[in-house]
Amino acid sequence: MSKVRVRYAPSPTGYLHIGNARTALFNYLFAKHNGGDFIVRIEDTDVARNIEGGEKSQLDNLKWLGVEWDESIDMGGDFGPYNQLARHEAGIYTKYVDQLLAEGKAYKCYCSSEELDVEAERQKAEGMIPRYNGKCSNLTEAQIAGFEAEGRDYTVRFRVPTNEEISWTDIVKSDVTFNSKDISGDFNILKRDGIPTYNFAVVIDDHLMEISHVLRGEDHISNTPKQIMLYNAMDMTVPTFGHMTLIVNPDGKKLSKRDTSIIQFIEQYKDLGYLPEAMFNFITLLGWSPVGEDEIFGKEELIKIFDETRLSKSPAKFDEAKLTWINNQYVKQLSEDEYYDLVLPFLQKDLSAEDSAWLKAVAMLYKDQLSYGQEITELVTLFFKDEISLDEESLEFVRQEGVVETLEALKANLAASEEFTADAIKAAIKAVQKDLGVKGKMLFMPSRIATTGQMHGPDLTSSVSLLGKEKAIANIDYVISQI
RNA sequence: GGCCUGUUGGUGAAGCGGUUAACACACAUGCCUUUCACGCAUGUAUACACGGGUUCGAUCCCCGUACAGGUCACCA
Repeated sequence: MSKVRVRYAPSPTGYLHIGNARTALFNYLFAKHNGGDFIVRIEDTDVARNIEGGEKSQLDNLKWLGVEWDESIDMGGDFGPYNQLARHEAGIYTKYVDQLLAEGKAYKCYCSSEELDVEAERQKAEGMIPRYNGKCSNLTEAQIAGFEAEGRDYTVRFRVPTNEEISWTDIVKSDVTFNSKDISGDFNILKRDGIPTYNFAVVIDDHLMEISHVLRGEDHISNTPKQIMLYNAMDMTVPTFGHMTLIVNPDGKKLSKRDTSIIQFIEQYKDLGYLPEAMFNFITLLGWSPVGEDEIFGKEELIKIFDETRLSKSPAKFDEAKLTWINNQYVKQLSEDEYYDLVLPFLQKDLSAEDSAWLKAVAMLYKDQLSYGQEITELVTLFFKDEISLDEESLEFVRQEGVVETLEALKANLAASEEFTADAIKAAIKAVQKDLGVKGKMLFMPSRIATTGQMHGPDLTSSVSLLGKEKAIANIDYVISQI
Protein backbone atom coordinates (compact mmCIF):
# COMPACT_ATOMS: atom_id res chain seq x y z
CA MET A 1 0.00 0.00 0.00
CA SER A 2 1.30 3.42 -0.87
CA LYS A 3 1.72 6.01 1.83
CA VAL A 4 -1.40 7.23 3.56
CA ARG A 5 -1.95 10.87 2.74
CA VAL A 6 -5.13 12.59 3.79
CA ARG A 7 -6.26 16.16 3.83
CA TYR A 8 -8.63 18.53 5.52
CA ALA A 9 -9.84 21.03 2.95
CA PRO A 10 -11.82 23.87 4.45
CA SER A 11 -13.17 26.78 2.51
CA PRO A 12 -12.46 30.06 4.27
CA THR A 13 -16.10 31.07 4.06
CA GLY A 14 -16.60 30.64 7.76
CA TYR A 15 -14.95 29.93 11.06
CA LEU A 16 -14.01 26.48 12.26
CA HIS A 17 -17.16 24.82 13.52
CA ILE A 18 -17.68 21.56 15.26
CA GLY A 19 -18.36 19.61 12.07
CA ASN A 20 -15.25 20.91 10.33
CA ALA A 21 -13.23 20.15 13.40
CA ARG A 22 -14.46 16.60 13.49
CA THR A 23 -13.57 16.03 9.86
CA ALA A 24 -10.12 17.42 10.49
CA LEU A 25 -9.70 15.36 13.64
CA PHE A 26 -10.61 12.07 12.05
CA ASN A 27 -8.37 12.70 9.09
CA TYR A 28 -5.59 13.57 11.48
CA LEU A 29 -6.13 10.48 13.62
CA PHE A 30 -6.35 8.28 10.56
CA ALA A 31 -3.12 9.69 9.14
CA LYS A 32 -1.18 9.44 12.36
CA HIS A 33 -2.51 6.00 13.18
CA ASN A 34 -1.17 4.81 9.85
CA GLY A 35 2.06 6.77 9.96
CA GLY A 36 0.88 8.95 7.10
CA ASP A 37 0.69 12.64 6.27
CA PHE A 38 -2.04 15.07 7.18
CA ILE A 39 -2.42 18.03 4.87
CA VAL A 40 -4.46 21.20 5.18
CA ARG A 41 -5.52 22.65 1.87
CA ILE A 42 -7.54 25.82 1.57
CA GLU A 43 -10.35 25.68 -0.96
CA ASP A 44 -10.89 29.33 -1.64
CA THR A 45 -12.31 29.25 -5.13
CA ASP A 46 -15.54 30.92 -4.09
CA VAL A 47 -14.05 34.36 -4.19
CA ALA A 48 -17.28 36.12 -3.32
CA ARG A 49 -17.97 34.16 -0.18
CA ASN A 50 -14.50 34.03 1.29
CA ILE A 51 -14.47 35.97 4.51
CA GLU A 52 -11.85 37.97 6.27
CA GLY A 53 -10.13 35.89 8.89
CA GLY A 54 -11.80 32.66 7.84
CA GLU A 55 -8.58 30.96 6.92
CA LYS A 56 -6.84 32.12 10.08
CA SER A 57 -9.72 30.92 12.23
CA GLN A 58 -9.54 27.49 10.64
CA LEU A 59 -5.83 27.13 11.23
CA ASP A 60 -5.64 28.77 14.65
CA ASN A 61 -8.46 26.76 16.11
CA LEU A 62 -7.18 23.50 14.72
CA LYS A 63 -3.88 24.25 16.31
CA TRP A 64 -5.62 25.03 19.58
CA LEU A 65 -7.30 21.64 19.47
CA GLY A 66 -3.92 20.04 19.10
CA VAL A 67 -4.17 18.97 15.48
CA GLU A 68 -0.82 19.18 13.76
CA TRP A 69 -0.34 19.10 10.02
CA ASP A 70 2.52 18.04 7.85
CA GLU A 71 1.88 20.34 4.92
CA SER A 72 -0.21 23.47 4.61
CA ILE A 73 -0.41 27.01 3.42
CA ASP A 74 1.52 28.31 6.44
CA MET A 75 4.34 25.81 6.38
CA GLY A 76 4.55 24.72 2.77
CA GLY A 77 5.43 21.24 1.56
CA ASP A 78 6.39 19.41 -1.60
CA PHE A 79 2.97 19.67 -3.20
CA GLY A 80 2.25 23.40 -2.98
CA PRO A 81 0.78 25.83 -3.29
CA TYR A 82 -1.78 24.84 -0.67
CA ASN A 83 -4.62 27.11 -1.56
CA GLN A 84 -6.60 26.70 -4.71
CA LEU A 85 -6.64 30.30 -5.80
CA ALA A 86 -2.87 30.28 -5.89
CA ARG A 87 -2.93 26.99 -7.73
CA HIS A 88 -5.32 28.48 -10.22
CA GLU A 89 -3.08 31.49 -10.70
CA ALA A 90 -0.17 29.13 -11.23
CA GLY A 91 -2.13 27.64 -14.11
CA ILE A 92 -2.27 24.18 -12.60
CA TYR A 93 -5.82 23.43 -13.70
CA THR A 94 -5.65 24.73 -17.28
CA LYS A 95 -3.84 21.74 -18.63
CA TYR A 96 -6.52 19.36 -17.46
CA VAL A 97 -9.37 21.47 -18.74
CA ASP A 98 -7.69 21.70 -22.13
CA GLN A 99 -7.16 17.98 -22.20
CA LEU A 100 -10.82 17.23 -21.45
CA LEU A 101 -11.89 19.79 -24.03
CA ALA A 102 -9.58 18.33 -26.65
CA GLU A 103 -10.87 14.82 -26.01
CA GLY A 104 -14.45 16.01 -26.23
CA LYS A 105 -15.11 14.96 -22.63
CA ALA A 106 -15.98 18.52 -21.81
CA TYR A 107 -17.35 21.42 -23.79
CA LYS A 108 -17.78 25.14 -23.60
CA CYS A 109 -21.22 26.39 -22.68
CA TYR A 110 -22.11 29.82 -23.97
CA CYS A 111 -25.51 30.04 -22.30
CA SER A 112 -25.93 33.20 -20.24
CA SER A 113 -26.96 33.07 -16.61
CA GLU A 114 -30.28 34.64 -17.57
CA GLU A 115 -30.99 31.99 -20.19
CA LEU A 116 -30.17 29.29 -17.67
CA ASP A 117 -32.43 30.85 -15.07
CA VAL A 118 -35.33 31.04 -17.48
CA GLU A 119 -34.86 27.42 -18.45
CA ALA A 120 -34.67 26.33 -14.84
CA GLU A 121 -37.89 28.18 -14.05
CA ARG A 122 -39.59 26.55 -16.99
CA GLN A 123 -38.51 23.11 -15.87
CA LYS A 124 -39.66 23.80 -12.34
CA ALA A 125 -43.02 24.98 -13.61
CA GLU A 126 -43.40 21.63 -15.30
CA GLY A 127 -42.65 19.91 -12.06
CA MET A 128 -39.22 18.83 -13.13
CA ILE A 129 -35.98 19.10 -11.25
CA PRO A 130 -34.05 21.80 -13.04
CA ARG A 131 -30.97 20.53 -14.77
CA TYR A 132 -28.89 21.68 -17.66
CA ASN A 133 -30.62 20.86 -20.92
CA GLY A 134 -27.47 20.23 -22.92
CA LYS A 135 -28.07 23.08 -25.28
CA CYS A 136 -24.39 23.72 -25.95
CA SER A 137 -23.27 20.13 -25.85
CA ASN A 138 -23.25 19.67 -29.59
CA LEU A 139 -22.57 23.03 -31.11
CA THR A 140 -21.36 23.18 -34.69
CA GLU A 141 -18.08 24.83 -35.61
CA ALA A 142 -20.03 27.70 -37.11
CA GLN A 143 -22.10 28.27 -33.98
CA ILE A 144 -19.01 28.27 -31.82
CA ALA A 145 -17.27 30.71 -34.13
CA GLY A 146 -20.35 32.90 -33.98
CA PHE A 147 -20.45 32.99 -30.15
CA GLU A 148 -16.74 33.65 -30.03
CA ALA A 149 -17.11 36.51 -32.50
CA GLU A 150 -19.82 37.99 -30.29
CA GLY A 151 -17.34 37.87 -27.47
CA ARG A 152 -19.67 35.79 -25.30
CA ASP A 153 -18.09 34.35 -22.23
CA TYR A 154 -18.52 30.74 -21.33
CA THR A 155 -18.25 28.05 -18.70
CA VAL A 156 -16.83 24.60 -19.27
CA ARG A 157 -19.10 21.63 -18.66
CA PHE A 158 -18.22 18.01 -18.18
CA ARG A 159 -20.07 15.61 -20.44
CA VAL A 160 -21.80 13.22 -18.04
CA PRO A 161 -22.22 9.71 -19.45
CA THR A 162 -25.88 8.94 -20.09
CA ASN A 163 -26.54 5.79 -18.17
CA GLU A 164 -23.58 4.56 -16.28
CA GLU A 165 -23.32 2.98 -12.86
CA ILE A 166 -20.79 4.58 -10.59
CA SER A 167 -19.94 2.69 -7.44
CA TRP A 168 -17.30 2.67 -4.80
CA THR A 169 -16.63 0.96 -1.54
CA ASP A 170 -17.01 3.53 1.15
CA ILE A 171 -15.13 3.23 4.42
CA VAL A 172 -18.24 3.96 6.44
CA LYS A 173 -21.16 3.31 4.10
CA SER A 174 -19.80 0.15 2.41
CA ASP A 175 -20.89 -0.24 -1.19
CA VAL A 176 -22.51 2.83 -2.67
CA THR A 177 -23.86 3.07 -6.21
CA PHE A 178 -25.18 6.00 -8.17
CA ASN A 179 -26.45 6.13 -11.71
CA SER A 180 -25.09 8.92 -13.86
CA LYS A 181 -28.59 9.71 -15.03
CA ASP A 182 -29.48 10.81 -11.49
CA ILE A 183 -26.77 13.40 -11.56
CA SER A 184 -27.78 16.92 -12.29
CA GLY A 185 -26.79 17.00 -15.91
CA ASP A 186 -23.54 18.14 -17.43
CA PHE A 187 -21.98 20.03 -14.57
CA ASN A 188 -19.58 22.92 -14.73
CA ILE A 189 -15.92 22.37 -14.09
CA LEU A 190 -14.89 25.91 -14.94
CA LYS A 191 -16.87 28.94 -13.89
CA ARG A 192 -17.47 32.00 -16.03
CA ASP A 193 -14.58 33.74 -14.35
CA GLY A 194 -12.27 30.91 -15.36
CA ILE A 195 -11.87 29.59 -11.82
CA PRO A 196 -12.45 25.86 -11.48
CA THR A 197 -15.47 24.65 -9.53
CA TYR A 198 -15.07 22.70 -6.32
CA ASN A 199 -15.78 19.33 -7.89
CA PHE A 200 -13.08 19.79 -10.48
CA ALA A 201 -10.39 21.45 -8.38
CA VAL A 202 -10.74 18.87 -5.66
CA VAL A 203 -10.07 16.03 -8.07
CA ILE A 204 -7.01 17.63 -9.63
CA ASP A 205 -5.60 18.59 -6.25
CA ASP A 206 -6.21 15.29 -4.57
CA HIS A 207 -4.55 13.62 -7.53
CA LEU A 208 -1.54 15.91 -7.61
CA MET A 209 -1.14 15.85 -3.86
CA GLU A 210 -1.26 12.06 -3.95
CA ILE A 211 -4.13 11.89 -1.51
CA SER A 212 -4.85 8.25 -0.72
CA HIS A 213 -8.01 8.54 1.38
CA VAL A 214 -10.76 11.11 1.39
CA LEU A 215 -12.64 11.25 4.68
CA ARG A 216 -15.34 13.87 4.65
CA GLY A 217 -18.89 14.62 5.69
CA GLU A 218 -21.87 12.78 4.32
CA ASP A 219 -23.09 15.99 2.75
CA HIS A 220 -20.46 15.35 0.10
CA ILE A 221 -21.71 11.93 -0.85
CA SER A 222 -23.57 13.07 -3.93
CA ASN A 223 -20.44 14.87 -5.14
CA THR A 224 -18.49 11.67 -5.08
CA PRO A 225 -19.90 10.12 -8.27
CA LYS A 226 -19.14 13.33 -10.12
CA GLN A 227 -15.61 13.25 -8.88
CA ILE A 228 -15.19 9.60 -9.73
CA MET A 229 -16.31 10.31 -13.29
CA LEU A 230 -13.68 13.00 -13.52
CA TYR A 231 -10.97 10.72 -12.17
CA ASN A 232 -11.95 8.15 -14.75
CA ALA A 233 -12.13 10.65 -17.59
CA MET A 234 -8.61 11.78 -16.84
CA ASP A 235 -7.35 8.30 -16.17
CA MET A 236 -6.37 9.04 -12.59
CA THR A 237 -6.36 6.69 -9.62
CA VAL A 238 -9.49 7.09 -7.51
CA PRO A 239 -8.74 7.52 -3.81
CA THR A 240 -10.58 5.57 -1.13
CA PHE A 241 -13.62 7.47 0.12
CA GLY A 242 -15.25 7.54 3.50
CA HIS A 243 -18.34 9.61 4.23
CA MET A 244 -18.93 10.30 7.87
CA THR A 245 -22.43 10.89 9.11
CA LEU A 246 -23.47 14.37 9.95
CA ILE A 247 -23.50 15.89 13.38
CA VAL A 248 -27.06 16.81 14.19
CA ASN A 249 -28.57 19.16 16.74
CA PRO A 250 -30.90 18.01 19.53
CA ASP A 251 -33.77 18.10 17.02
CA GLY A 252 -31.97 15.71 14.71
CA LYS A 253 -31.31 18.33 12.06
CA LYS A 254 -28.08 19.09 10.33
CA LEU A 255 -26.22 21.89 12.01
CA SER A 256 -26.73 25.11 10.18
CA LYS A 257 -24.79 28.28 10.69
CA ARG A 258 -27.82 29.97 12.17
CA ASP A 259 -28.66 27.17 14.54
CA THR A 260 -28.51 28.47 18.08
CA SER A 261 -29.55 25.28 19.84
CA ILE A 262 -25.93 24.39 20.38
CA ILE A 263 -22.72 26.33 20.32
CA GLN A 264 -20.99 25.32 17.14
CA PHE A 265 -17.82 27.28 16.70
CA ILE A 266 -14.66 26.01 18.29
CA GLU A 267 -13.64 29.55 19.08
CA GLN A 268 -16.69 29.95 21.29
CA TYR A 269 -15.80 26.90 23.33
CA LYS A 270 -12.33 28.28 23.72
CA ASP A 271 -13.80 31.57 24.93
CA LEU A 272 -16.09 29.84 27.39
CA GLY A 273 -13.14 28.14 28.99
CA TYR A 274 -13.37 24.63 27.64
CA LEU A 275 -10.12 22.71 27.48
CA PRO A 276 -8.67 21.73 24.11
CA GLU A 277 -7.89 18.20 25.25
CA ALA A 278 -11.47 17.74 26.39
CA MET A 279 -12.86 19.11 23.13
CA PHE A 280 -10.56 16.81 21.19
CA ASN A 281 -11.78 13.87 23.23
CA PHE A 282 -15.43 14.84 22.94
CA ILE A 283 -15.38 15.48 19.20
CA THR A 284 -13.74 12.13 18.62
CA LEU A 285 -16.74 10.48 20.23
CA LEU A 286 -19.09 12.10 17.73
CA GLY A 287 -19.84 9.33 15.28
CA TRP A 288 -17.05 7.08 16.41
CA SER A 289 -16.61 4.73 19.31
CA PRO A 290 -13.63 2.95 20.79
CA VAL A 291 -13.67 -0.78 21.50
CA GLY A 292 -13.69 -0.83 25.29
CA GLU A 293 -15.83 0.88 27.88
CA ASP A 294 -13.68 3.90 28.56
CA GLU A 295 -14.47 7.23 27.04
CA ILE A 296 -11.72 9.46 28.29
CA PHE A 297 -8.74 9.35 25.97
CA GLY A 298 -5.80 11.63 25.34
CA LYS A 299 -4.58 12.45 21.87
CA GLU A 300 -1.73 9.98 21.76
CA GLU A 301 -3.95 7.19 22.93
CA LEU A 302 -6.58 8.06 20.36
CA ILE A 303 -3.99 7.93 17.61
CA LYS A 304 -3.07 4.48 18.80
CA ILE A 305 -6.59 3.09 19.02
CA PHE A 306 -8.22 4.91 16.12
CA ASP A 307 -9.97 2.53 13.79
CA GLU A 308 -11.82 3.94 10.81
CA THR A 309 -14.01 0.86 10.54
CA ARG A 310 -15.69 1.90 13.77
CA LEU A 311 -17.09 5.08 12.31
CA SER A 312 -20.84 5.05 12.86
CA LYS A 313 -23.43 4.90 10.10
CA SER A 314 -26.12 6.73 11.99
CA PRO A 315 -26.02 10.46 12.65
CA ALA A 316 -24.06 11.72 15.63
CA LYS A 317 -26.12 13.69 18.05
CA PHE A 318 -24.45 16.49 19.91
CA ASP A 319 -24.83 15.72 23.61
CA GLU A 320 -24.02 18.84 25.53
CA ALA A 321 -24.30 17.22 28.95
CA LYS A 322 -21.65 14.75 27.88
CA LEU A 323 -19.34 17.53 26.79
CA THR A 324 -19.66 19.26 30.13
CA TRP A 325 -18.98 16.04 31.91
CA ILE A 326 -15.91 15.27 29.83
CA ASN A 327 -14.59 18.76 30.30
CA ASN A 328 -15.02 18.45 34.06
CA GLN A 329 -13.03 15.23 33.98
CA TYR A 330 -10.16 17.16 32.43
CA VAL A 331 -10.55 20.16 34.75
CA LYS A 332 -10.14 17.88 37.73
CA GLN A 333 -6.84 16.65 36.40
CA LEU A 334 -5.42 20.16 36.12
CA SER A 335 -2.77 21.38 38.53
CA GLU A 336 -3.79 24.28 40.78
CA ASP A 337 -1.93 26.77 38.62
CA GLU A 338 -3.36 25.45 35.36
CA TYR A 339 -6.79 25.58 36.88
CA TYR A 340 -6.36 29.12 38.07
CA ASP A 341 -5.14 30.20 34.63
CA LEU A 342 -8.30 28.73 33.20
CA VAL A 343 -10.76 30.50 35.51
CA LEU A 344 -8.96 33.79 36.09
CA PRO A 345 -10.25 35.45 32.91
CA PHE A 346 -13.76 34.92 34.22
CA LEU A 347 -13.18 36.45 37.62
CA GLN A 348 -13.03 40.07 38.68
CA LYS A 349 -9.52 41.17 38.02
CA ASP A 350 -9.31 44.62 39.51
CA LEU A 351 -8.03 43.42 42.83
CA SER A 352 -5.05 44.23 44.95
CA ALA A 353 -2.26 41.72 45.44
CA GLU A 354 -3.63 40.74 48.82
CA ASP A 355 -7.04 40.16 47.32
CA SER A 356 -5.63 38.08 44.54
CA ALA A 357 -4.49 35.42 46.98
CA TRP A 358 -7.99 35.47 48.42
CA LEU A 359 -9.50 35.21 44.96
CA LYS A 360 -7.37 32.23 44.13
CA ALA A 361 -8.45 30.49 47.31
CA VAL A 362 -12.09 31.17 46.45
CA ALA A 363 -11.63 29.79 42.94
CA MET A 364 -9.90 26.70 44.28
CA LEU A 365 -13.01 25.82 46.25
CA TYR A 366 -14.74 24.85 43.04
CA LYS A 367 -12.07 22.92 41.22
CA ASP A 368 -13.68 19.52 41.53
CA GLN A 369 -17.06 20.56 40.30
CA LEU A 370 -16.29 23.10 37.59
CA SER A 371 -17.47 22.11 34.12
CA TYR A 372 -15.94 24.93 32.13
CA GLY A 373 -14.15 28.19 32.81
CA GLN A 374 -16.99 30.62 32.55
CA GLU A 375 -19.06 28.64 35.01
CA ILE A 376 -16.89 30.00 37.79
CA THR A 377 -18.62 33.34 37.41
CA GLU A 378 -21.89 31.98 38.74
CA LEU A 379 -20.30 29.67 41.24
CA VAL A 380 -18.51 32.42 43.14
CA THR A 381 -21.33 35.00 43.25
CA LEU A 382 -21.80 34.22 46.91
CA PHE A 383 -18.48 35.84 47.66
CA PHE A 384 -19.28 39.02 45.81
CA LYS A 385 -22.82 39.89 46.67
CA ASP A 386 -23.75 42.02 49.64
CA GLU A 387 -26.84 40.17 50.70
CA ILE A 388 -27.91 36.57 50.47
CA SER A 389 -31.42 35.30 49.87
CA LEU A 390 -32.92 31.91 50.63
CA ASP A 391 -34.85 29.59 48.41
CA GLU A 392 -37.89 27.62 49.59
CA GLU A 393 -35.99 24.50 50.47
CA SER A 394 -33.48 26.38 52.59
CA LEU A 395 -36.18 28.35 54.35
CA GLU A 396 -38.03 25.19 55.19
CA PHE A 397 -34.94 23.60 56.61
CA VAL A 398 -34.00 26.56 58.67
CA ARG A 399 -37.50 26.94 60.11
CA GLN A 400 -37.25 23.60 61.88
CA GLU A 401 -37.32 23.58 65.59
CA GLY A 402 -34.16 24.52 67.42
CA VAL A 403 -32.42 26.06 64.48
CA VAL A 404 -32.66 29.58 65.81
CA GLU A 405 -30.85 28.58 68.97
CA THR A 406 -28.18 26.85 66.96
CA LEU A 407 -27.65 29.90 64.84
CA GLU A 408 -27.57 32.30 67.75
CA ALA A 409 -24.92 30.17 69.37
CA LEU A 410 -22.95 29.91 66.16
CA LYS A 411 -23.11 33.64 65.68
CA ALA A 412 -21.83 34.28 69.18
CA ASN A 413 -18.97 31.83 68.72
CA LEU A 414 -17.98 33.26 65.38
CA ALA A 415 -18.13 36.79 66.70
CA ALA A 416 -15.83 35.79 69.53
CA SER A 417 -13.40 34.09 67.24
CA GLU A 418 -10.12 36.00 67.08
CA GLU A 419 -8.71 34.53 63.92
CA PHE A 420 -11.12 33.64 61.22
CA THR A 421 -9.34 30.65 59.77
CA ALA A 422 -11.01 27.45 58.65
CA ASP A 423 -9.78 25.75 61.80
CA ALA A 424 -11.12 28.47 64.04
CA ILE A 425 -14.50 28.21 62.35
CA LYS A 426 -14.49 24.50 62.79
CA ALA A 427 -13.81 25.02 66.46
CA ALA A 428 -16.68 27.50 66.66
CA ILE A 429 -19.06 25.01 65.15
CA LYS A 430 -17.81 22.27 67.44
CA ALA A 431 -18.42 24.50 70.40
CA VAL A 432 -22.06 24.82 69.35
CA GLN A 433 -22.31 21.07 69.25
CA LYS A 434 -20.88 20.84 72.73
CA ASP A 435 -23.13 23.51 74.21
CA LEU A 436 -26.41 22.59 72.56
CA GLY A 437 -25.96 18.92 71.79
CA VAL A 438 -26.92 19.28 68.11
CA LYS A 439 -24.76 17.45 65.62
CA GLY A 440 -24.52 16.12 62.11
CA LYS A 441 -26.91 17.42 59.56
CA MET A 442 -28.89 19.46 62.09
CA LEU A 443 -25.72 21.28 63.00
CA PHE A 444 -23.95 21.68 59.73
CA MET A 445 -26.83 22.35 57.42
CA PRO A 446 -28.17 25.35 59.36
CA SER A 447 -24.61 26.63 59.64
CA ARG A 448 -24.15 26.27 55.93
CA ILE A 449 -27.43 27.88 55.02
CA ALA A 450 -27.06 30.74 57.45
CA THR A 451 -23.55 31.68 56.38
CA THR A 452 -23.68 31.03 52.65
CA GLY A 453 -27.40 31.07 51.88
CA GLN A 454 -27.05 27.76 50.06
CA MET A 455 -27.69 24.13 50.87
CA HIS A 456 -25.07 22.96 48.41
CA GLY A 457 -21.61 24.38 48.09
CA PRO A 458 -17.94 23.79 48.63
CA ASP A 459 -16.16 22.99 51.86
CA LEU A 460 -17.98 24.88 54.61
CA THR A 461 -15.25 26.04 56.95
CA SER A 462 -13.01 27.25 54.12
CA SER A 463 -15.94 29.02 52.54
CA VAL A 464 -16.88 30.84 55.71
CA SER A 465 -13.27 31.78 56.34
CA LEU A 466 -12.99 33.27 52.88
CA LEU A 467 -16.31 34.99 53.23
CA GLY A 468 -14.96 36.90 56.23
CA LYS A 469 -16.28 37.47 59.69
CA GLU A 470 -18.37 40.51 58.95
CA LYS A 471 -20.23 39.01 56.04
CA ALA A 472 -20.74 35.67 57.72
CA ILE A 473 -22.34 37.29 60.72
CA ALA A 474 -24.45 39.61 58.63
CA ASN A 475 -25.71 36.60 56.71
CA ILE A 476 -26.61 34.77 59.90
CA ASP A 477 -28.54 37.81 61.09
CA TYR A 478 -30.45 37.91 57.87
CA VAL A 479 -31.37 34.24 58.05
CA ILE A 480 -32.49 34.52 61.66
CA SER A 481 -34.71 37.40 60.64
CA GLN A 482 -36.36 35.15 58.09
CA ILE A 483 -37.28 32.49 60.62
C1' G B 1 -40.42 14.58 -6.23
C1' G B 2 -35.64 11.46 -7.85
C1' C B 3 -31.40 9.41 -5.60
C1' C B 4 -28.80 8.15 -0.94
C1' U B 5 -29.04 7.09 4.37
C1' G B 6 -30.65 6.24 9.29
C1' U B 7 -34.30 4.40 13.37
C1' U B 8 -31.43 0.16 20.29
C1' G B 9 -33.68 2.40 27.92
C1' G B 10 -34.85 9.65 29.73
C1' U B 11 -30.11 11.11 26.71
C1' G B 12 -25.57 9.46 24.06
C1' A B 13 -23.98 4.82 22.34
C1' A B 14 -22.00 -0.74 21.77
C1' G B 15 -23.64 -5.10 19.53
C1' C B 16 -22.81 -7.70 12.90
C1' G B 17 -27.60 -14.98 13.51
C1' G B 18 -28.04 -18.03 19.68
C1' U B 19 -25.96 -12.40 25.02
C1' U B 20 -29.00 -11.93 31.71
C1' A B 21 -28.95 -6.59 24.97
C1' A B 22 -22.65 -3.62 27.01
C1' C B 23 -20.98 1.03 28.61
C1' A B 24 -21.34 6.35 29.63
C1' C B 25 -24.41 10.56 31.01
C1' A B 26 -28.73 11.67 33.86
C1' C B 27 -31.70 9.89 37.97
C1' A B 28 -32.33 7.12 42.81
C1' U B 29 -30.23 4.76 47.09
C1' G B 30 -26.09 3.48 50.18
C1' C B 31 -20.94 4.26 51.80
C1' C B 32 -17.33 8.13 52.69
C1' U B 33 -17.18 13.28 54.62
C1' U B 34 -20.17 15.37 61.86
C1' U B 35 -22.89 19.23 56.38
C1' C B 36 -21.91 20.08 51.01
C1' A B 37 -19.10 18.71 46.85
C1' C B 38 -15.71 14.99 44.94
C1' G B 39 -15.10 9.79 44.99
C1' C B 40 -16.80 4.73 45.50
C1' A B 41 -20.77 1.01 45.37
C1' U B 42 -25.58 -0.54 44.13
C1' G B 43 -30.04 0.17 41.71
C1' U B 44 -34.42 2.04 38.64
C1' A B 45 -35.49 1.83 33.43
C1' U B 46 -42.29 -2.19 29.40
C1' A B 47 -34.71 0.09 24.89
C1' C B 48 -34.00 -3.21 19.65
C1' A B 49 -39.92 2.03 14.92
C1' C B 50 -43.90 -1.20 12.64
C1' G B 51 -45.53 -5.36 9.31
C1' G B 52 -44.12 -9.45 6.54
C1' G B 53 -40.50 -13.05 5.11
C1' U B 54 -35.61 -16.29 5.29
C1' U B 55 -33.89 -19.51 9.35
C1' C B 56 -34.12 -24.60 14.25
C1' G B 57 -33.33 -19.51 15.98
C1' A B 58 -33.51 -12.88 14.39
C1' U B 59 -31.65 -6.30 17.27
C1' C B 60 -28.41 -8.38 13.68
C1' C B 61 -30.08 -11.01 6.69
C1' C B 62 -34.25 -9.80 2.73
C1' C B 63 -38.86 -7.04 1.31
C1' G B 64 -42.46 -3.41 2.47
C1' U B 65 -44.55 0.68 5.63
C1' A B 66 -43.94 4.77 8.87
C1' C B 67 -40.93 8.50 10.71
C1' A B 68 -36.42 11.25 10.41
C1' G B 69 -32.14 13.20 7.88
C1' G B 70 -28.92 14.29 3.56
C1' U B 71 -28.52 15.80 -1.52
C1' C B 72 -30.05 17.42 -6.28
C1' A B 73 -25.57 25.23 -8.10
C1' C B 74 -21.20 28.92 -12.57
C1' C B 75 -21.19 26.99 -3.09
C1' A B 76 -17.79 24.29 -1.00
